Amino acid sequence: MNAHPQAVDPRRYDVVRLVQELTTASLRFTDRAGAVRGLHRSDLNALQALAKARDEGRSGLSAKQLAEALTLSPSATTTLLDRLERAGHVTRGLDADDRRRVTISMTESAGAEARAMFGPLAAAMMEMMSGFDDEEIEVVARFLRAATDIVDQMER
Amino acid sequence: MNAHPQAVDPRRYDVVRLVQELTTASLRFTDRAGAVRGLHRSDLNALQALAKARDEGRSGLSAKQLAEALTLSPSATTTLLDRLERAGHVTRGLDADDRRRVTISMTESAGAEARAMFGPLAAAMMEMMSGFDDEEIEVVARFLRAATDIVDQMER
DNA sequence: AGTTATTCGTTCGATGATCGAAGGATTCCA
DNA sequence: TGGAATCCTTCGATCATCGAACGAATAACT
Repeated sequence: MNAHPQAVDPRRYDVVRLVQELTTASLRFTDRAGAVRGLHRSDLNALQALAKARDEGRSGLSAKQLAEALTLSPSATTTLLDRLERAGHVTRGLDADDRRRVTISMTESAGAEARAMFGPLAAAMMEMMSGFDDEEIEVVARFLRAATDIVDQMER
Repeated sequence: MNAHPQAVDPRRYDVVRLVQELTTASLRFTDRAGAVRGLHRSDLNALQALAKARDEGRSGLSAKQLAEALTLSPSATTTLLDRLERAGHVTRGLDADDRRRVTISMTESAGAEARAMFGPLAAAMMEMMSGFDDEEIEVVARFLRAATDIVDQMER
């Protein structure tokens, strides 16, 4: 049921495909940019999670939190942290409150790598957006927020 | 040089972050949906490349084309095709023109899997877009095309 | 307080995706 | 026709990830 309540608007369906193309293009870009620096997907995901945590005010994440954010097993997370620590992108600190926990923090070098990877892309996007007026940008932002919400909700 | 030609417009910078959030959310969703079906990223990428080829009229891709699309070594591609063939999602055919080539085609079961994975997401997106009028959808489409172009160009 | 249960991170052995090198088959070119 | 290039596969090795088990630290229960 509910298969074809009415004919699908082709323009809107195009947008669905465009979203998919954007995400796969971004995926390819990220993989490539990371590979050049010896970082694979999980490493990038971890750094991004740490960066997000930092931007939201938290000083660092525990290994467990990271494992959950990455949907990674505890043992895999240990290996990943060994890797990132060896590369100098992350430090392991002891949690004062709970001494079972290990607090993970990004180093400055990780931030520099991130900027080197994504800075040019962000700059190009900013320039591209000069072709949109403020009202249009607002529409785009509204769409992106709504689309992200939907994808996130499908996730559970 | 060229660090701050002028102050960055915060609204536009927000959009950059929103794009990133959308892509990472989509990535998580895809990984999860695939894992449930025993498909990992490379398998999904391969099926998507095949679907795209089919939608563009090409009957199938050669193993080499697939390897390039996935940035995968020839040997890894062989293994991947073994896997997909064993799962019944793909068939290997001989190319009539060049008998070195192996022509890869999606099976009907692969299409069914794809619909099961992405159909509900697409439906939710379509419904979400009813909150946008035609003119706004056109703006969004223009933005998505431009953003994808940029990401693709950064890729080289 | 003391004992038990839970949580956290790590280590260990195993699995599997991917890689590079080498090889057989086919096609291109001179 | 013969040599070079292309295509896919096989083989051995590497590395990320997993599950199970462990020691340390905390929480819960009595």
